[in-house]
Amino acid sequence: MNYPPFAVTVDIALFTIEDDTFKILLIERGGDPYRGDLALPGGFVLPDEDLEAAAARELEEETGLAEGSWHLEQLAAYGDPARDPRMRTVTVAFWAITAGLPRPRGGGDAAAAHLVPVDGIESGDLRLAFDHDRIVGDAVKRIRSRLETTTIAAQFCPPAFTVAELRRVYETIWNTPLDPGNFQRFVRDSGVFRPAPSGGPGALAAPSSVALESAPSLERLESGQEVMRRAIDDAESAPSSDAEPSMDLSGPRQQRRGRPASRWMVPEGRPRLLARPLRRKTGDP
Amino acid sequence: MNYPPFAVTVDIALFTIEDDTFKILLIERGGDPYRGDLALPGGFVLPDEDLEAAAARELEEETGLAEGSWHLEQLAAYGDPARDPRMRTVTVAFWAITAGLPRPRGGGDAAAAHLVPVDGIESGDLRLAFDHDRIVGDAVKRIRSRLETTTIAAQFCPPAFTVAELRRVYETIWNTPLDPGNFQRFVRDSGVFRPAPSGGPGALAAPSSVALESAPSLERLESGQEVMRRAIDDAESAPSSDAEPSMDLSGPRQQRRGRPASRWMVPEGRPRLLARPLRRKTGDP
DNA sequence: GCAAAAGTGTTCCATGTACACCCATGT
DNA sequence: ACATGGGTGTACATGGAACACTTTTGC
Repeated sequence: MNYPPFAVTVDIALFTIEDDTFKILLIERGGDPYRGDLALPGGFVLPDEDLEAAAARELEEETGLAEGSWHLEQLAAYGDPARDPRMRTVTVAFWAITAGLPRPRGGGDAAAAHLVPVDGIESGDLRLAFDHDRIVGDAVKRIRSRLETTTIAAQFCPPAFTVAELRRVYETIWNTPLDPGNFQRFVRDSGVFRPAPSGGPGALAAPSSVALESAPSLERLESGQEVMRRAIDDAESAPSSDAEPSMDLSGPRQQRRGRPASRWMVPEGRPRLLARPLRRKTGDP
Repeated sequence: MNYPPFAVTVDIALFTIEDDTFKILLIERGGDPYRGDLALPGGFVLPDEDLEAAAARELEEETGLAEGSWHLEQLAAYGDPARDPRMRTVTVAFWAITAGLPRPRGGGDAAAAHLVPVDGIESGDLRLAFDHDRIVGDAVKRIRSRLETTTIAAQFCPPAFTVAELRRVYETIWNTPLDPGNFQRFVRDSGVFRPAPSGGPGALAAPSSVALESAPSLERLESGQEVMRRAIDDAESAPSSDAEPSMDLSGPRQQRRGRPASRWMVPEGRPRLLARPLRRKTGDP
């Protein structure tokens, strides 16, 4: 059978929060075209590899993170014939989020990895290689929207987190202040978040029979979220106890004052669908 | 540069409503594998073609519809290495909707085109070729969700439609009864639908300065919806006056009784974002 | 003591929901 | 006339927004 051959790649928009800032991992290109420009990490899909597996592999290679310490979901395919001057490519873009990144991996291919604030790209101040501006823009919109209906915001946090930490994630990504009182209720009453067993993150290896029980209805899952479910199931089988001691979210050292916060978690640390979405203000000036 | 070559295809899930039933266009396969099974229309992306252009081309070839008489949006990419036994393929799936289909085109490639009720596929009674069951399932979920936040439901109707016609679209696709009174208000107050100039569809070539004005904020557009916007802009330049006289939605002949309905339209026939989503009941038993 | 942050209670208002009711037409 | 469906009015419940207030800790 005769067909036009394509190169198929995956590109990953990996987001995290560092210093209360919404950031994305970008790689400085070492070769032409766009030499020296920033681009999304990514690479060719191998002949025997599923798309999501390729994205996970690239993610692991570029970040050194252990598989399962991120949340990964497909965004869309991009196939403008002019998107890569070298050859005809179609890229399948993914977005991913993680709680903390090790200092950008030194040495090797990914020598020039940077965590870059997202707003610089959104404002157009920083131009990326290829059509990656557009991909990042789409990914950011997708994540903002997913915050409304799922618990993925918790994936920006260590496995057990305080209500305020989680609220700061929403505020940072939506760039909107949220009422602490109402947010408190949202976490308490959503039916999805559960109080974490006390004793710090170390105590999380508790019997799973505790935090489990009533899963929210998955009826309204969309395509992308079905991908999510699979991602989660995969992650399920990966060990998480050997992970680094849950890097903190705010660089220098968060000034801890006030009442000591009780910690919360998503059952089994997996993203869930919210029964009722958490609305954000429409305005974003 | 050396890379594993892929075949890249597009597959289109084209939906319409016929006899108050939610249906999808499927093609009976003439060759192996899956000979005789039903499959989504689709084909190879040409070397110089954008993904969406390829989908539009296939759509036109398979249905004979004029470009611009449908709404087309990307769904996702599917690339399981085992999805096609013949070769390594990645397909970029699209979903599309249209108001009416000419009797499935006789003769030629698409000789064996069928309009099939969607529920047969959802229930698993009807299995499709390749991974097309999964694609259709994802597409249906996506459409159901898009009904909540956009005016795409109107794309299942002729350019000018009555409130009841539009309501029946929602009821058919969501499989839920809606309150006629509240739905009336939704159409009247949404700020997106406009009263159609009287005189039937022929009068639609009215000066666009009338129906235009305040577009709803596009801030919350998601990736897929940005694709939508582009699709709409393309359609904009295509003439629509030579289209067939707007096939009616219900086969035999809708029994017209009661007050003559006033007709409504989306400005310029383009899908819009709703300021407030139209919620559907969560239950769907 | 004072500041800062966690967490709770309460009020007010927008929006959705249910349903009664009127209206216009075809038979 | 009356059945049928279009279209309006209205009362009630719900859920979110705003904000006052209490509690607990660090300085």
